[in-house]
Parts: sequence; structure tokens; C-alpha cells
Amino acid sequence: MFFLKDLPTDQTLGEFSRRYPNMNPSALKTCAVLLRTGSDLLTAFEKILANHGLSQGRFLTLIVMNRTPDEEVSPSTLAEKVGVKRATMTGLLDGLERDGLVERLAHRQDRRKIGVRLTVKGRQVLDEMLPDYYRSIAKLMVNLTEKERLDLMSLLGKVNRGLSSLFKA
Amino acid sequence: MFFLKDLPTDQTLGEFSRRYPNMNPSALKTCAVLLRTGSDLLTAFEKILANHGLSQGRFLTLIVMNRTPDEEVSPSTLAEKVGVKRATMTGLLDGLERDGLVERLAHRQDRRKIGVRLTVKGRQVLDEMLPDYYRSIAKLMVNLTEKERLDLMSLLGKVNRGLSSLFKA
DNA sequence: CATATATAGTTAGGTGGCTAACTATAACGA
DNA sequence: TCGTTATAGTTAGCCACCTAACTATATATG
Repeated sequence: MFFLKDLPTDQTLGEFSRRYPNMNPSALKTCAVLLRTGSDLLTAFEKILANHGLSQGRFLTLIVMNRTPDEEVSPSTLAEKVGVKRATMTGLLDGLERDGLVERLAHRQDRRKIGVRLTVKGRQVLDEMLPDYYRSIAKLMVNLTEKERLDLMSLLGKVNRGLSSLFKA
Repeated sequence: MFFLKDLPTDQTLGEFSRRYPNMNPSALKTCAVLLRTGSDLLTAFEKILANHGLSQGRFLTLIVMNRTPDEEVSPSTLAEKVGVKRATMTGLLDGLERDGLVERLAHRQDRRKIGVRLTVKGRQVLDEMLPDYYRSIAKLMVNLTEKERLDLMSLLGKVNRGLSSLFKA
């Protein structure tokens, strides 16, 4: 859940912009549609992943490891790339290890560190589910031409720039 | 966390599209950027809300009640509009009631039902935080012209249509 | 009118985020 | 070299989401 299922009507937006002078109706509406779409998108993916016994966090962890399937990665690096805290990664790895999809290995030099690697089973699960996943993504975007996809990314880039300036000022 | 912090490079995308023929690089990339932006946006809002002792779920619940501040709303209706399960709404209302922002009232005719209403304190909290919240949203979107906002919403609409067709087929 | 069905809300139990604090190890500096 | 500081990973405890099942009440039907 990122945002209201029931987006405000233009009438509600109008009322609120009178009640709260700072409120910019088109900014709010755009923002709401963006969050709503992201939310629906994520929910759809989670359904697909659930069919293969994965959650978004677990899946992303596997995907990152699948970029370099023959190398060991540290939990910290994984956490950083997936975008979760180290503590959260511990939990994700616990689950993935329990299901036999990854293994933790001791580090040779530095005894604080460990290495994480996809197991054969982990690779199998990915190879089984990824075609399904990628097919869904292609289907999802089928209504957008190549140009529209670029436009969308560029507009999202502008939102992103707004985001970074929000925390500097 | 909705998607990788570390988005795949074009090189990684190319490798994967060879490994998995179903994979459409521009679709995946667009999707990733969309989820990433949504994720960052939500995180930003959650920081603002946390300054006022609210979470996204609690905030949205209040916002929906603030549309009709003088009417009682049922938990089910709230759940539906916010986009969470009834069970989740019970938890959100427990928290909001504990903090004195909403109150539960018995229903006159039907003893299964209850009505929920903003308290005076609830309204105060909203009136205090909303200007801040709306100012942030306006700032966030400042890099997009009115036309670009419409374009963005229309492109997101196309993604949404893809989403609904995904589950019919 | 009695029983089956539907509805409203809650409870219980699981998952996956978070922060803060802890343990162990390594590295640095007086 | 010994104490401080930094780093890696984990643990503990909180919150918000989910599903499934439960309680109570209302409604519809034979």
C-alpha cells in the first residue's frame, strides 16, 4: 500500500485547495497517480513472485546475486544494492538459506566477514521463474511505444530531481 | 523498498536479454525506474509524516475521514478507500484511537457496525501537518510543467491498462 | 420460526521492513 | 603494544501489512 485506492476527485481537490492554500492540485494529483501506479505494479509482481515462493525482497536479493553467479557477495553489499538495511538482509538471507537457495560461507582472511552465494537450487528457481517474470513485464509495457517509454523515464527523472532538492533545501 | 537501489546497467540488461529471450530491456528498465521512483517518493513522504507521528497508513486513514469531517465512516469503507484489508484497518484505528485522533462510536440500528470519526485533536493534527505536506508535494513537482504532469499521468494510465490486461489474459 | 447464509469487525499468527544495541574482529595511533 | 575507533554481521523489539479463522449480528429462505 503506497497510496489511496480511492484517489481524490477533482472536486475534492478543489475544495482542499481552498482550505489549504499551499496545495497545488495538479502536483498532488500527479503524485497520487504515480504512487498508486507504483503500488499496483508492486502488488502485481508480488503475486507473480508468490507463485514461486518468493517475496520482493528475497527475489531482489537473488537477482543481484545472479548478476555475478560465480562470485561470493557480502551481506552488506547485497543490502546496499537491494536497498535495505543490513539487519533486514540478515533476515532475508535466513529465509533464503532455510529454503536452500543461497549459502553462507566463511571468509578466508577476515573473520568478521562472510560470503553469500547462490546454490544450484537457487539458480534453478531463478531460471524457472524469470521467463514468467520477464514475460509479464513485457506484457505490462506493451501499450507504450519505445519513445513513450523514454518519455516516461525522463519525466520520472524530473520527479527524482525534485526529490533530491526537497532534502537539500 | 519496492525495487533495487542499484538499477541494472545497460550492459547487464544486454547480457540478461541474451540469457532470457523473453526479456525486453526497455520494458524492464522503464518498470525498474518507475518502481524505484515510487519507492523513493514514498520514503520521502514517510519521513515528513514521521515528523508528525504518523505513518502512511494512519495518514491516509485520516485524510479520507477529513473529506467528510462531520460524517461517521465504517471501518470497512475506510479499508476499501485506503486500499488495505479490514484486518489492517482494525490495527490502524487501534493506533489512531490510542493517540486520540479518531473515535469509534456504536451504530444505532445495526449492532455489527461501528462508526469512526475524527476527533478535534485529529483535525488539529491534520491542519498542522497538511500545509507542510502540500508544500513538499508542490516542491517535488516543480520541475514539471502542467503539460508534463498531464503527459506523465497519461503514460502512467497506459501502464495501468497493461496491468489490468495482465490479469485477464 | 428455524436454519443457513451473509456481513462487520476483530483476533491470531506470519512476513518483511525499521532502529538501536550488541558481539566479534580488524585497524589505527599515541 | 595497548586502547580506541571502525567495520561486519546479528539480535531484539517495534510497526504495518497480509491471510485465515473466529464472534456476533442481521437477513433470507424452506
